[in-house]
Amino acid sequence: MPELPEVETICRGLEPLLVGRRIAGVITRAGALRLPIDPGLDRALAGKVVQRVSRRAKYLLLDCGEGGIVIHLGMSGHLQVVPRGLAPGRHDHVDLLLDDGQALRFCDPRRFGVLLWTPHDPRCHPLLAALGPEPFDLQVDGEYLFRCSRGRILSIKPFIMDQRIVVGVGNIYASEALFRAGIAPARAAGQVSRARYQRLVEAIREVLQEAIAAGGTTIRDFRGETGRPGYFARELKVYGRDGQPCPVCGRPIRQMRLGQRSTYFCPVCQKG
DNA sequence: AGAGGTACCTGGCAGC
DNA sequence: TGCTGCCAGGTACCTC
Repeated sequence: MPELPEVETICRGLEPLLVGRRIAGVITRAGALRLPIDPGLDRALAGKVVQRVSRRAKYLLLDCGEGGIVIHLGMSGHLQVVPRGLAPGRHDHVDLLLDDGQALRFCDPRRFGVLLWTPHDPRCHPLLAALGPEPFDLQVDGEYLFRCSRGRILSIKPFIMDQRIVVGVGNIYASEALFRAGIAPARAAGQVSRARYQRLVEAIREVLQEAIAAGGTTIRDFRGETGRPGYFARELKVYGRDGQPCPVCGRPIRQMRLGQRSTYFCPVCQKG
């Protein structure tokens, strides 16, 4: 489900609800998500105070001073703050009980998500070690992507979705950014010019920023920390619009598969 | 090393 | 109605 803007939306929403809250206990209802849930989670977390809520790539990090929690929402994960006693649904796998009568509830129907305790700074967790820079980092510019891509025959769409190159760009925003930059998604990454990479970096930042401002994209089930949907879906120019007219030239948007992922593009506007 | 495929898991929907 | 097959916002691991 979530790409960078959705995780950022949840991060900003959770921050005021969690910072300063003491964790009174943990209820675990599933043994494993994508990775096993530590059976000692309750012991590790009880009494800890959430000091900081932050995001790195598509990971949400709860820093508790001595240790912290690393969360990834996978494809279908939700985090909501609910009243402690609210009856859990079938896929509500973990509740972090808070000292104010609420609970942070992790729901993930497909169980591709991750929720881990680490006794160290969550930013130093091995899961985060190989991640590339954030798309808003100054080091990510046209020159950077141009250099990373030399010699690569991989299509540019999976290339910019590679979290080792740059983080946060998932399947929706990859199609959208390539459309805005006028680059055909199947183009070999190594054959795209420096100038087009510059446009692409600008397009990635633009689309991510606009999506954050809209509270993320709800296609089928994304919800923020209060259950509110994101409103960026109406701004999508190509994603999910197979057969509909291109908003620029009017010719039909086409769909193809790249790296087993649905990809949407305008064959007229996207060339280089 | 890089590219491409598969696996993880459940739910929703189209088509028969 | 009920079955089958395909699709879904992600990532890790396998093989070639």
